[in-house]
Amino acid sequence: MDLTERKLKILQAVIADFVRTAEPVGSRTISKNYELGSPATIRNEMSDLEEMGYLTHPHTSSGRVPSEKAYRLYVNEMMKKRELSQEEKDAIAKDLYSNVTELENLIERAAHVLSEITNLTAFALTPGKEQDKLKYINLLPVDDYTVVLMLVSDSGKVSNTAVRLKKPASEETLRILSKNMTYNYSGKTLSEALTIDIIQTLQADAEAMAMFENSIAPSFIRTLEDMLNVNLYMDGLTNIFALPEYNDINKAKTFFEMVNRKADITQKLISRDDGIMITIGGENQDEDLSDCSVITATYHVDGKMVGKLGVIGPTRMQYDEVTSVVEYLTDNISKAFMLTEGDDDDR
Amino acid sequence: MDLTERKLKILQAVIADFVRTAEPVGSRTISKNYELGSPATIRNEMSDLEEMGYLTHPHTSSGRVPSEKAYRLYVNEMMKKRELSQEEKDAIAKDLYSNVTELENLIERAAHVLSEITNLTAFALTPGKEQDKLKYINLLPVDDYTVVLMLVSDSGKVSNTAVRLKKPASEETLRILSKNMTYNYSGKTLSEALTIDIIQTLQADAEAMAMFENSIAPSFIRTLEDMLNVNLYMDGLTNIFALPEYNDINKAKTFFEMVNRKADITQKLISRDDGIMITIGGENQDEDLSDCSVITATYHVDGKMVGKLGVIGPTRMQYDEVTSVVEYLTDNISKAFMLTEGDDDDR
DNA sequence: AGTTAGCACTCGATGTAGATGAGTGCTAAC
DNA sequence: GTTAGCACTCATCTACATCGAGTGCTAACT
Repeated sequence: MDLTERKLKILQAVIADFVRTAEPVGSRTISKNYELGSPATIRNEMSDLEEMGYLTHPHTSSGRVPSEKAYRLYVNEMMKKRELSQEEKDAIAKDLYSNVTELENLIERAAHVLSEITNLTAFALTPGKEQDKLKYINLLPVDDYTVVLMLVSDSGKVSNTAVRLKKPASEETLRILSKNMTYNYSGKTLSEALTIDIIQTLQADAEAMAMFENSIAPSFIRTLEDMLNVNLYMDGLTNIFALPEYNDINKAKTFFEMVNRKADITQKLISRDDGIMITIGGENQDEDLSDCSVITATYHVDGKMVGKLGVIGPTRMQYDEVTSVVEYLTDNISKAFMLTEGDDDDR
Repeated sequence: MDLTERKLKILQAVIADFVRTAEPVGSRTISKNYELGSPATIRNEMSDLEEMGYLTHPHTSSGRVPSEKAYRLYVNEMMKKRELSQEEKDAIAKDLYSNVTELENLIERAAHVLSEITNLTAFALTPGKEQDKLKYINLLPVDDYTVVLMLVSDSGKVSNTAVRLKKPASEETLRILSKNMTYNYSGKTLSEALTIDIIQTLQADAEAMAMFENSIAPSFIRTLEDMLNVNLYMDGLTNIFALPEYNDINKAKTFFEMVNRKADITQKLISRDDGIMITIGGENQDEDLSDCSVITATYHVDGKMVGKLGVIGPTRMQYDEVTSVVEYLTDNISKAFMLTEGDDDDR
């Protein structure tokens, strides 16, 4: 079976309607609002589209809902970039630069503006020091329950953190872990390091693995973030309460619990590709994100990747608008960085 | 009518039951579980208690619910401090000090532990530099839409922030505002300054007032917080989803919106009295807090007030337990500060 | 005089049955 | 290939009966 012109139009119509109303879309509605044939025809086509996996059916006698596959098709093939009008751009820019004094502040503000425009939850990651690389990692025993975690970077930056252990660790375990961590992380940029999953490489030594997971990992991530000088801002968290998909208190709860794990989010954001990136529902690795879509964009300094900006919302979102706004904002931020370069190292 | 011994016991029983179950308490329940007389007797007493304002009646045929007045009486007169057992103390202390490396971290950790134990939302305010006082405040015009807000403290600390205005301001207005702010704030400690409501004193000049409110105030508060080095941590936000009083999605929404206004919360916390302080429902000034209770405690260095720790939850909370835990935690933090004094100025 | 048993009454919660209507799938005619 | 027509499905709404936890009041008891 083929995706004929008409099927595409119908699919697009269903998506448009569903994104607007959050209600399953029936054949009559489409027939009335678009010149695509009678309800019966539309029904036949919809039935085909369902067979092909683009639509689903909450129950026998209800309208159709787009599947993730449909959104993916829409984003890849059908969505045309929504150009922001000059007024919109001006309004955004005005909003973005009001009350902004330093760049850190601009990033925070961008998350705010983004959440206000999209009515979704927005986040922004401040620029990290990209160039520096990890050199080695060492765990030094202090007493039975305390070790010092030491990170050294190529540029000579050293960070020490004392870590309290849950169980005493043998020197042997510490040695294995130090060696393993150095092996896995050295030569990586600080932000790359955040994206590595070391657990697997430790399978061999259960004790070292347990220790890493329970005691070392949180301090390690925190220290890396600190060396990176990375900061995560979120805004518009309560926007989700306006969305019908979160009328269920449990959904809302899961969402907030997910969003509260800031370390996870930072890590996930950093590991996303450069440029505008859209992940839909199950394409997100995280279980808790499986009925959300995430759109992120990267802003740059000197052509290097440095920070991220994005939104998280239900799969039913205005992909075109959100994409445009996210892009416009990152462009603006990149521009702002260019203008003020050189005078942002004094805090 | 008098609060007889039995009335008190019944009231206490109603409170205890309601705190546990969140359901209105009937006379039979009390009669069965406590040796206080037959259901009929209890009913008579309850009726009296209702007349006196200690109990209310959601509807004719339901059990009784304690009023705020009842909680206040309970907290003031009936509550006996719940001594934590040594095991509990040890568990808390162990939890508190795990993964803690610097004091900033300890405060964050305290909020975490507190929220875990109480199953409520906890917050903690890091220590502010108490001693320093504001000396003068100046607003310097840069261009039509930009002014520089300058704060100078007694100790010579200076903070500048550029502020973008919504409307151009005349030099006259700036002069009035600078003078007024200096008049109101100079001589105050930084934290005192946060508690002052200057708006009233500006009634005379509508333009200055509007400018302050719309443009200056946010930067001003931010700068003060920065000079104070104050940081607000919150934890256990999602705990409220487990409480029946927040099954209503709108209640949950209001709660999160309130809690997200961090600047407000910081300000409110700083202005609370020293020592353990309990405010119940309507006793909280804030509209959005009117069906919450807030318990805070202060931790000290050198006997000076420096930081706050507390929880926020429904008026139906375990006042005795929460109070004990909050107190134990602040004691611990104060102690920790004493031990490490002198080596906490290197970040 | 205080306590208690008894009883009518209230009112939210729960359950059931029918009506409604939006929507489908299928068949047959166009 | 398109469309009208119709039987069927199923969530949602309404009305109504039932249940039961709880009260208030009265009268009897101690």
